[in-house]
Amino acid sequence: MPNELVWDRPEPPSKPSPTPLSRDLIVNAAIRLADEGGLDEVSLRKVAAALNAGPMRLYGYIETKDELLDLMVDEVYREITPPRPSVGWRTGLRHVAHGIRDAAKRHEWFIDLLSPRPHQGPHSLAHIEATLATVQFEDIDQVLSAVGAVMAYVYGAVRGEITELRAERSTGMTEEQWQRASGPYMERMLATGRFPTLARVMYESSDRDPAQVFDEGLDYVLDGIAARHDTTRKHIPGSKPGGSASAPSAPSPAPAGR
Amino acid sequence: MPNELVWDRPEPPSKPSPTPLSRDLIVNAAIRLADEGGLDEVSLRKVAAALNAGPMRLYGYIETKDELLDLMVDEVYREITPPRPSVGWRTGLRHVAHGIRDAAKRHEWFIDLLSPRPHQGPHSLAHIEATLATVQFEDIDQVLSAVGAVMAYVYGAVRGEITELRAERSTGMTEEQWQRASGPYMERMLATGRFPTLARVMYESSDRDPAQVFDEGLDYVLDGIAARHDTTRKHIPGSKPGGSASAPSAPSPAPAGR
DNA sequence: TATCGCTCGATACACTGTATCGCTATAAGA
DNA sequence: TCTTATAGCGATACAGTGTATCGAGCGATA
Repeated sequence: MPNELVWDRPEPPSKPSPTPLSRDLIVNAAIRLADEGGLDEVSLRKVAAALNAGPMRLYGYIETKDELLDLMVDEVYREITPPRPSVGWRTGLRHVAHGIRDAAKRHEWFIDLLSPRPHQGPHSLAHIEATLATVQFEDIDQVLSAVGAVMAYVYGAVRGEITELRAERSTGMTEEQWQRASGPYMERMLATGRFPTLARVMYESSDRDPAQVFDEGLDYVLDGIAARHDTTRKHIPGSKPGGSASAPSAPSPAPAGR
Repeated sequence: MPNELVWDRPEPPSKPSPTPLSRDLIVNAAIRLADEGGLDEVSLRKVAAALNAGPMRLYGYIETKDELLDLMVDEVYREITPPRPSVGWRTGLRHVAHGIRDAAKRHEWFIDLLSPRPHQGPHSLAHIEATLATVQFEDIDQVLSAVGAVMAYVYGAVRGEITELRAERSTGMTEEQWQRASGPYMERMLATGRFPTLARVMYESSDRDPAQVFDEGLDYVLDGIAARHDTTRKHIPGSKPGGSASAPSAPSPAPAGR
């Protein structure tokens, strides 16, 4: 039958791409794609294509796409240097906060993947271990509470920054421009007079350095924690640990410079 | 030809479903689907099917799927009762925090849609207007900073709760069970001894009421704000907004990696 | 009654994640 | 060296997704 076509077979199927391949190669390729074109660019077909492989090949190294995403998250955690254990809780938590924020700025997709699933990868665990270890309150519940609050704030703040950043990019304007010019829609809304405070915010607020705003919010949280759990207060002068406060038997909160 | 099939045409195309349809109907149908089966259940085909309509019909009322998602978010904002303007910033912000948390508990998909895009719907704007209005610091930047920090915390905390809740549901275990039994994986990890603090958290921490934990974290933030901006302090006794208390003008000591 | 316009939705397209399974290139056995 | 078993690869297929296109049918107007 198709014998006559035998001669122009497109290629000897031998070896157009016998690249060895490995989990790390796959994860790194996926990260590169995500960094360049966003999470949408990470499809099994595209990742495979970037490695000169067919889509199904990946399933030899990866169970499902979600697993790939988990691995990407853990890889980012790997690049975040954990706090050294001796630095004291406040410095430690601040370090962690900045580490995550910086990582999220490098990999804008990071924050999108953080939420869906709890991170159980080895580097994630190491990072959270180091984080917890810097907070040496005597009551473990206090530790959890403090770290949890800081992480919640960091997560929300970073998410907000990234969201805003994307919005600016998609409209091609800075946020200030956007708020003042944003289509006729926003102006019409504000012109109704139903949102006076909002209008004041838009027109009167100075657009401050995002990093500074982030730190200010972070300080709120840290101050709040200090006021309740820490005996070696730093930012809030004169306030005493409210009545029921903990006993000062903390092991060694010593600031331990660096 | 197919003339003989004419007799069992599925329907006279006249009017199997001339339901009037409207944006609200569509949005409500989508919300119902999302409440029952999660965001995955919200596809244009399924929403349309729930309204006895073809998928393309929706495009008469909606520009794109993202617009539908925006409308869903705004609809949820509508059910959140805004704070009354007179209540004072602390009560007001706490009210807002609980309002969002409760809404996110009613509609688990809500938090997933909050992030991606800034909310510009009328109810979203009304809600944020009311929120800002309760915080009457003299400096508008202080207002923004305070509200922003609280919202960031709320967002992160709620996201964490929902994530945890889903994880529990998918494994069919409570978090405590999950942490202690979670597959052999977690146990093996903890058994390595590389995560002593984490292990302590898992085994020694009491699993507290989530609402209480949420409030505790919220109080950290509110206390921190009060310490800096409010003259009518409530929770932290004795501390004055003394000039020197303000943010560390020196850009954080940054223990930076190395 | 004839025509216009509009609204509807069937069809199609490009894309997704993944199950199935035949092919092929290699390793083992005789 | 020749044959056979094994394993990995990836073409194909399937059920979805959001949306562009466009022909068909209806109601209202001339």
